[in-house]
Amino acid sequence: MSNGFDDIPFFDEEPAPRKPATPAAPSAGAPAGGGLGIAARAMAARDQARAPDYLSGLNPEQREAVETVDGPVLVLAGAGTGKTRVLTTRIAHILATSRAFPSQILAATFTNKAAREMKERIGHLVGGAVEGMPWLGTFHSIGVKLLRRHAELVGLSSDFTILDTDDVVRLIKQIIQAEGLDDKRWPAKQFAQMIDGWKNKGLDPAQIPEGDARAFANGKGRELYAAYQARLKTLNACDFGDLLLHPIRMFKANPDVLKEYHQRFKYVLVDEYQDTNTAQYMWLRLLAQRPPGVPQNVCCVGDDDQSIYGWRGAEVDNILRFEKDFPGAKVIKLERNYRSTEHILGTAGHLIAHNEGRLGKTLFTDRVDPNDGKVVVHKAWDSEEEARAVGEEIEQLQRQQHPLNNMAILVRASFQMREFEDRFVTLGLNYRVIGGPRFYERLEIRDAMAYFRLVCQPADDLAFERIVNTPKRGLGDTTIRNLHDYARARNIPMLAAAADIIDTDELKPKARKALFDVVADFRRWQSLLENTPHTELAEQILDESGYTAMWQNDKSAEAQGRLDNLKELIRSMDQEESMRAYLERVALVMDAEQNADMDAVSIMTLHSAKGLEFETVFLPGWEEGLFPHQRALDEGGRAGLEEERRLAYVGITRAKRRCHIWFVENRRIHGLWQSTQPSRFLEELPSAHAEYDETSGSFGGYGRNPYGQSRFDKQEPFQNSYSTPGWKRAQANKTDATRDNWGNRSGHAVERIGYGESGPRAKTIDGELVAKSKTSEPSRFSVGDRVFHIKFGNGNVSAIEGNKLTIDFDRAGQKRVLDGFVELA
DNA sequence: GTACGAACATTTTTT
DNA sequence: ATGTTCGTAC
Repeated sequence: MSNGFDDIPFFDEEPAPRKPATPAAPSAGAPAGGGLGIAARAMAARDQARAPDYLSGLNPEQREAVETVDGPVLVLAGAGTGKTRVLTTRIAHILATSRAFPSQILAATFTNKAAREMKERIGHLVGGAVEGMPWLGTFHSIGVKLLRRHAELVGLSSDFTILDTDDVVRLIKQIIQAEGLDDKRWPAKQFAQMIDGWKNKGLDPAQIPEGDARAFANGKGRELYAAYQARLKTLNACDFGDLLLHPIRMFKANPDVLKEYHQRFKYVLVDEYQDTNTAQYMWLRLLAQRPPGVPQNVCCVGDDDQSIYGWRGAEVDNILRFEKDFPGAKVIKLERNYRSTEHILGTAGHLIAHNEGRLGKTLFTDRVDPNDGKVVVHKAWDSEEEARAVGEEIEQLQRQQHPLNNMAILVRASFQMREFEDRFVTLGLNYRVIGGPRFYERLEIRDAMAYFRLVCQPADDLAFERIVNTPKRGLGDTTIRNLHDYARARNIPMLAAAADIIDTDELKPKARKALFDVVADFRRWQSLLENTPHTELAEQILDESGYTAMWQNDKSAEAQGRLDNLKELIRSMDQEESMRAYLERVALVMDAEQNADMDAVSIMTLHSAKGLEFETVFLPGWEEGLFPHQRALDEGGRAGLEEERRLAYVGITRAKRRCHIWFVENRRIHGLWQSTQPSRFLEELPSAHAEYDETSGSFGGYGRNPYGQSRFDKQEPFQNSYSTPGWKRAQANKTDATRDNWGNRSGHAVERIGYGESGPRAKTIDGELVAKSKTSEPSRFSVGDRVFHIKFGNGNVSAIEGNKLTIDFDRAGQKRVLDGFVELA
């Protein structure tokens, strides 16, 4: 197979001559600040050598991306092509050539992790810490910084609170109830997601589509959204979306302020551009676009093939239209891969080529080693066997001295994890799950944080409501509602209302006493805020409030863990100057470090694997309906399929040396055993780089598996993705709904989705339709029949519901299965 | 205020 | 099937 290398310049080609960098003195008006040291150090480093060391070791394309600092640049950086290196070196280069002070560079990333990593690496390049890069951070943290400076321009005061999703949902619930709506019929969580979606698109209540507005609460969607925004304003609070939208509003309404930032930011950089949503895009354009004639020094780095966040508002289109937004843009492709073997790249490249909406890159490597194995596809009977076989493979690698840290299992959906965890527990194999519930999302942490928030921020009603009766103080719903009404009527925060109401006789003596104590506690803590070390105060708050005691008295299994978490929380506060500073950081940094010391296999979703790499990668669950996920198909249509394919591409390209893909023939979905079809993506792998493991699958010889080893043989190199065997099969199944996956009798309607533009979307997970057709076709079994099941052996039918049978198996006990899986014994 | 049972949903996740 | 969330009854 052609590797497509022909039109790509060779590595050792002489780099194109570049004009020597002309150091220009930073403009006089440049803000001084702590960054000068870095610039000075960088310049010193530069003077020592002719070709600065930071440029050595870059390939020509990388070097071009680093050195093309003037004018708009789009760097299309494929997986493993040194994207972060380019970005950080580019910043180092700008600093070293004195084009700008650190404080004049705006660099936006998506995650805190990415920001941290960049800061570190720039520090290495330039020598020393990078405190002087105040505008390197996530979109949100930069947004906060802007807002704290100009809060009054959007009607907030600069000490506004940042609400997380949990707070938002509780707030919305209150609003829904206040509107007299049934909060059961109109779930707050759902509406929170809708608002989030609107904010991702940069829409104010007035701007949301009429249809969207009608979709919620009998057409009250718009009204509720506006009420929510009004409530945020009175609370002096922002949700995550506002951290982007308020700056946008602020800049639009105050061109003079925008101009100030235009003058400040000489260079703008954006990481992971393919993941930006519309709001972030608007934000970037406001800050980066300049009037005609003024240089636009903007550099976006991304990979359209790794865009996997469309479902949360990311617009691949942003990257596709970069050249239109920034005329004269230079597009630089990085295609030389430093991570993976040629087989891995060949497999991933062939797969992703089935996508239509892409700019088109082909990764290559010249580190070819004949010992490198192909990507291997394995079959297993069910997910249990899948986990068992993966476990064996891991143990074997372990015996060959491969550290577990170099291996990862990347799943499509988190429910797949458990089977692996179970297996690894029995094997005594260390593993770590990445991306589970976060430290700061834990109940006890959120409670403790609510105490701290309320001390620092007495107007934080959400924090107040969260902890006023935690631990239990006898302040129930009635008291809270009273207090709430009292506060709303006087337009004061609830803590203040509590202070007032205890002087009245509106409450029963018991509640009054309890509330009096709470108010007194908070008064005391507030008075200590300035002069007590904040970690000490934090401990004091938790003890005096009775919160620690609450968990000490709790005899449930997790109580000790919660106390440990609280200790950890106090310990982590050390890193910040004050309690306020700590709260600020935590609001934006929701991740906590994992202990990297242990040698362990990583288990995570494909989404959280983006940006990581491992020697060996296991990709289980490549079955239709799971991967590509049925819901992505149902809801996203063709675009959804392509995003799933990109996800597959991300998965494969995580692997450096070895990549094992698995599919199972049977999987339990919602408690029912279903037979599955191999993922269509398997059909899209090239036989030159991927092979089928003929030995896999202990039931491999059983009957009529149509997907034997010949699967890769009839590989037509390139086709429209909708004429692949997988697609054809899907089409065939769509009309021929009478044959189930085993090719036997009718009655097992398996309808495959049409994800073209037209036609109604049918539910297509095998079994759904089957279940629905129960009235039309009586089961061919009856209660008491002796039957045989391939996995569970012999048993007796004890109940029948349509096509679902409940069977008491001799060995396996009672199971519910679809009748297509059993034969009369 | 707690305990139990019914109803419900079950792709992916950051800030 | 299974876990979680919510409401009711004690």
